[in-house]
Amino acid sequence: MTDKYNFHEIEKKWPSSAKATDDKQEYDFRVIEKKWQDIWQKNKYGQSADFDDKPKHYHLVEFPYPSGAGLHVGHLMGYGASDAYCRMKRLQGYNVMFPIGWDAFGLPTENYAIKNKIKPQKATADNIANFKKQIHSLGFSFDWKREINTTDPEYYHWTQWIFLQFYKHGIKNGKLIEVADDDYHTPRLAFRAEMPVNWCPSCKINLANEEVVDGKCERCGTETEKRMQKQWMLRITAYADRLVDDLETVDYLDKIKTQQINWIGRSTGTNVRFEVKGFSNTVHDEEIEFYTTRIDTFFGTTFVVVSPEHPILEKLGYHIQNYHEIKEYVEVAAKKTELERTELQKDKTGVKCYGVYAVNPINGEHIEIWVADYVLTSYGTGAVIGVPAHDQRDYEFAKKHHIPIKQVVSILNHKSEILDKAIVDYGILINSGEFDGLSSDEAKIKITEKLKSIGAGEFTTNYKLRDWIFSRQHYWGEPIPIVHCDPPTGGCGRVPLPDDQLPLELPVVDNYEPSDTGESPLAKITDWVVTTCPKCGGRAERETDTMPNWAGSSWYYLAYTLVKSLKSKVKSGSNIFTKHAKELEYWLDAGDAARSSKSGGGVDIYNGGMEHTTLHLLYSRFWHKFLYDIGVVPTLEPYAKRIAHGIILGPNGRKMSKSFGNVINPDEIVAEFGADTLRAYVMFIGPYDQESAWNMAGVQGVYRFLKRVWRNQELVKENVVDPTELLVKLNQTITGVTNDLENFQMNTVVSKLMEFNNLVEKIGSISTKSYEKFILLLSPVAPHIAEELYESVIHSDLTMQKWPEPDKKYLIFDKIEVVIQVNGKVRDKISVDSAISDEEMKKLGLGTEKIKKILAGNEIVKTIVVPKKLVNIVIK
RNA sequence: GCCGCGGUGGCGGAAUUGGUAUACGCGUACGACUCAAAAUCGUAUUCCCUCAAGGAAUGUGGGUUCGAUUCCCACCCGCGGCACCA
Repeated sequence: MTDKYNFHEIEKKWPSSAKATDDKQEYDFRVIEKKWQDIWQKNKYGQSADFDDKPKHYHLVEFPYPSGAGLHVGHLMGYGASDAYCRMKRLQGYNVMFPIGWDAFGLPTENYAIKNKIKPQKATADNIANFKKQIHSLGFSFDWKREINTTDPEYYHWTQWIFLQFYKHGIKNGKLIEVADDDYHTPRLAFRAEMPVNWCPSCKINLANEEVVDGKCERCGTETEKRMQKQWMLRITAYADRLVDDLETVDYLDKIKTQQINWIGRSTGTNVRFEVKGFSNTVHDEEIEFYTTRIDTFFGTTFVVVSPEHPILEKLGYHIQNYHEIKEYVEVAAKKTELERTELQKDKTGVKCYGVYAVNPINGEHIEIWVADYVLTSYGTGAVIGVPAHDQRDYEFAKKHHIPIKQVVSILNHKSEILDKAIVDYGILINSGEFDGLSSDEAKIKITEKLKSIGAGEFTTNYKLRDWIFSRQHYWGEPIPIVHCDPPTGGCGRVPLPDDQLPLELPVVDNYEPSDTGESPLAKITDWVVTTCPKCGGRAERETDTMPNWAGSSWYYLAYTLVKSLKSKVKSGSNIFTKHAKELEYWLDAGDAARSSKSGGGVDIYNGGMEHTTLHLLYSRFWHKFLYDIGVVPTLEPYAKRIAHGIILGPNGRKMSKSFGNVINPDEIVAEFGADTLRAYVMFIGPYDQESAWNMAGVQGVYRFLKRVWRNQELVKENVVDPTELLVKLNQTITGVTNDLENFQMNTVVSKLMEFNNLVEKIGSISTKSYEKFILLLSPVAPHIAEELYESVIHSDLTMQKWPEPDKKYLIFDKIEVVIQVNGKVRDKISVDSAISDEEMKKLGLGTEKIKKILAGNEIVKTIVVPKKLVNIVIK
């Protein structure tokens, strides 16, 4: 058995006749598609105007990273559906902006450049050229006038500008304020910190927490190491509450909202402080703070645990009798990788601190203090109270180390379903002094209030979300526009570059190799690094770290509306955002309907993959909210609606990958079957938001469908009167296709078109008028063939037409079919007048031959009539 | 462990304010065209039953209902997210 997919088997099934033929009657997609792609390009189809009488629709797809591998079929899932949607919207009379650009900074390009000794700028340009060619060959109607590239200095000028805004703003008393250059106390939103960073020894890069999965580098799978390093950070945690709460104002798939909520991981609980005492009476004024979500179990505390990194240990020092042992344990813990300390560790190791104890503030009990590495420094206060009776981990720890277990909440019998669910899950307090008899929920409030009254605790909110490590030690990213002016020359400290020195361009280099020391390749370019301080004019050095590739993509949806000014200089002291406030207001406001409801506004629809929900989507929401706070964007949220598409697996049902040999190259499918077939197939492949496996036979099926559509132009007759059956189906198809497109139910869009085409074949003719509507419905998913047929049969330009509206006349029927059931089983069907009364239905239902036969000799218990639908006769 | 989503023919999948289950596509079988094949067209195709009649079936077992793929309870399986998060 091997995972390799046998490609010869697929090839055998590909038709050898799917080649251009001399016969002009044949469906020759090669000629047709080239023709229309050129026409669309020439006519600038897809280009949108800023401001228009028409209603606007801003439709965003994730801009691609221009890799060397080119466009893959996954891109088609997103771009194909969105292109179809936009084509419909244009026909419906919308001013549609459907832009595209290049998210071109990033490690693969840098690695490629190192390996092949070419400049990343050159590699990027080459890859973009290839992507453009591919996109052109698929007939996507992007607005090329708005093309952007994150690696253009004109673009990253503003990425740097936004970074400097983060640097220049901070939080004081819970409010966002401008921070003076010499203010070293107010926490800035962009700040430097000595951080334990996730170092990937293979990529030679520090990763954000979000980029570490199971202790491994998300990109290459190498186990990461913890290192201490000075890093630029963005204070995303200051926005945690709003990032959770404002999800209520946006229309995202529920699972996306859930993922973001889980990721931010907000929990409310209680902080409680214990005084620390030593048996020798020499310990004074020391305390440990704990965080718990279960303060209702507080009286069950039989021990407390601090993390190995907790500062209290050093403070207590040799007041702890076995301090040597503790230090040893701390050292061992430090050597463990993240993986060993979390995933793999089942055994709860720990050491008791002898000679010291903690005092429970609520009842004065003396509590033993332990150090254990199952407690993490990075969450809460880095210390937990141990309540073994009501926490699985505490229980395991207590069992292993023979610590007493004390039950303080009686779990109620689960059968008493009448009780409130919260009480069933928790219980009623016992052995808890004055709090006995309270429910867990009540006790949480009362106990915290009590702690507050004695100054030992209060309610607190905690988040799993950490601040965003924003530095990368790489070449191919935006330089961080900060200068370090250190003594002896000046000593101005960190100095942001003034606006007129932006953009700070990447220097041209010969060597992009990162170093093992973790320094950026830029650090080696002395000419560039050494500069003058913008403040004092003395010698200073540039920051050599660059930004992560999430930076440029955090505001690109704004850039599309600002392209006019990306190329031209903006007056010093101003910025492109305020300069183009009108454009931003026009494109980002989600429309009147949204404005009147509780909406955060933003891009009308944002379509992309599920893999970006906790990184890109969260980061860009954070940036947007910050930009809103400093008054440069008009909406609270960047994206009013977010949808996501599933991934396409290889023909063997596994993730497409070179090593499995199951990668489908869109260029090959286009060459063999054409862009329309490929696009329609990808829409037809399965439910839009689920994963689906590629299937060559399915491609064939769609190809056959288009060939039949092509052939059926012969059935179009100018003077024929369509039978009612066809008109009914046509109008049902108009309704169905419109609804399905609106809801991104792409697979049924295609099947409904197939159904209609099948009926046309069965009837053998179709009027020009009906045919025209069908072709319009087809045009979003197969635009080239639709244009060609429209031109040759209707003699007009499809893109100038209007999207068809259903004629209600054909959706209401004279005759309807009524189902007759006996005991819930279908026994007969009758065709009746649609104005039929319930009484008549009952009479007719009881009277048919078949039913009479079944009813003979049986007693009718009752008869149920569903108006205009069915009759159910219950017998015996 | 917690949270979320799903399980329908030989296969991918339609259809849920409870009312004709299996649309559409693939595959398969037979037939037409052809010297022949491919392509194309026609017919059939959930299963059981020779046909008809009939019966059974939407992961499993219960329940509510005249009627359940749809609602409720329990369970099994698969997928995704979070996870020594206190």
